[in-house]
Amino acid sequence: MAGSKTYYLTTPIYYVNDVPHIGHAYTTLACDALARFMRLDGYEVKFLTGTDEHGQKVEKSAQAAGVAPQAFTDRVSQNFRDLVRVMNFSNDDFIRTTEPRHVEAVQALWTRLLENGAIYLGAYAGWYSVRDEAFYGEDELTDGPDGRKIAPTGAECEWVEEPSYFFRLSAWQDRLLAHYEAHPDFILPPGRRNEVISFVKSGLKDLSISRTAFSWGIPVPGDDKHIMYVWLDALTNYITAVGYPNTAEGSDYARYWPADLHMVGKDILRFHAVYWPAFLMAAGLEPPRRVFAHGWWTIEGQKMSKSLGNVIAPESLVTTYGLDQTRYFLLREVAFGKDGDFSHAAMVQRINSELANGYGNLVQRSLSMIGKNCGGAVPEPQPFTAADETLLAAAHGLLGAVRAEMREQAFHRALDAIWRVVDDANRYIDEQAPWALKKTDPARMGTVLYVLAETIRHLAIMTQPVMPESSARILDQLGQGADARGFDRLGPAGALKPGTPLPAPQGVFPRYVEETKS
RNA sequence: GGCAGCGUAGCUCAGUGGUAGAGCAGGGGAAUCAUAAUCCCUUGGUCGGGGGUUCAAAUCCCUCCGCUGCUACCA
Repeated sequence: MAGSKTYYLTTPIYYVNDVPHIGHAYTTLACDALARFMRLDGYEVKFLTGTDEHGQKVEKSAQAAGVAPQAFTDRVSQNFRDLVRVMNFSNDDFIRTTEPRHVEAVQALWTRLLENGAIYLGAYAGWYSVRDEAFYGEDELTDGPDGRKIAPTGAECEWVEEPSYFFRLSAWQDRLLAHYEAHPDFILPPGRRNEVISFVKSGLKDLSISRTAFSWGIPVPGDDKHIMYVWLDALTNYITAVGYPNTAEGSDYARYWPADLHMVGKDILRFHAVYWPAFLMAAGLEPPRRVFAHGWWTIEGQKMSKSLGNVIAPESLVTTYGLDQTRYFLLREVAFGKDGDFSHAAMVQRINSELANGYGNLVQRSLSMIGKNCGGAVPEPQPFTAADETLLAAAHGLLGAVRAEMREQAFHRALDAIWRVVDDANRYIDEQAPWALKKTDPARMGTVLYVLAETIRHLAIMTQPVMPESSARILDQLGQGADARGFDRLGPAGALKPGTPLPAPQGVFPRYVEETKS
């Protein structure tokens, strides 16, 4: 409904020269889980991802491939659109920086910055590495053979001097610090916030925001020898997607901006937490509400790298372990924000212990008893006992607990809270022993099974953001249609109706069994 | 080098002044509805070393050792 509460969140736009790997999948997955959560919680959500397609590296790669840059990016950006399907992401838009709407937005922003006196023409000179797309300071370089300068990354550098437009970043130091001070949750986690603050306090230099050495980019309005520096181009995507420069009342911009969350990897935090808010403020626009920098994955204890050959493609995880299993593991295994390690053993542990034995088996043992002993329909409960009320209260309390964790992007703690109720329910079954009640007190058995079904209903509704498909299958088995799965159905008001026929239960989370060598 | 942070049970970590905790792993037992899943009990740490403040320190201060992050334009 119009005028309802909105939530706008974004992933970085991914550089098309990269092949999608677990890191990309992770960033977007975190946003996806949050987007799904907010939708279920009644928000009008806009969830944006996309690809960053300009820059010298892309231009060179296209040349090497013997195709025009646009044709090249059309091809490689498809890898990231495919990732959306592989991981079951629910983004509402997929932006590409080569789209006309983006060119228009970036040029409009540039013009606005120029009008506001935030941009001036100067000259940039320094040692430049084409491979790294970066300038290096004299002190960072080492001498290579035949007197060439070598960057710390091992790339060769050349001396480049070119006219360049500059953004007056130096003018924004105090206002940025004031903004961090006034909005303690603008940068998360707190450790990263401190790093950004100390960086800004150490002094800001003006930023070179145009290039003349290559042409694959968005032309500077009125001076098309220049193209815009990749970060000004890339960051602007976040307002392109809400229709900038149309900021009129009733526009998407008016509805969704400022963004509630920019999710980023820790390596690009500075661009989002320093440059981007400065660009926006200089243009008279509001900065985003939050930038969250998450950590990196190592693989079996080792840094992920092409040379080690241990880069993990999301498809291979999904094929090996299952889609929802992969989604669950990535969000459960590490404290969101910290670095984590991906290992086969840890993955199997989580799948078997928490999904198959904990959650899946709870559902299976409960529903199969209902199937066999209650005529395949939701049983009629008698008045609840204290034990029943305790378990139901835990289930009813989940939304509040999980919502608090999701607000801080603490996905691991949100899942932990849900699993405490899974464990409560497994304890409850053993204590109530409905298989014994079957002979002594069938009516009481029905009540116990009703309480279990109702608890499972809450669990399945709550696990939808992280495991959409599996949760849907559980809700199917509880006879809960698509209109009965929002958070507004949690609590007694949405409780299962006795007599509702239920389909025969089927296992949702199979155990992971190692293939034995033959 | 500078600034910041971390070092707690075999593993991953929570705990920031008042009798050392969780999950997993290990050991013992119960149950048999269920994906041989579940439940109960339990072994295990001089909280990196040393010094100090305090009636009391994993928790505050100093110092040493080890590790990590940031220090300008790479998810």
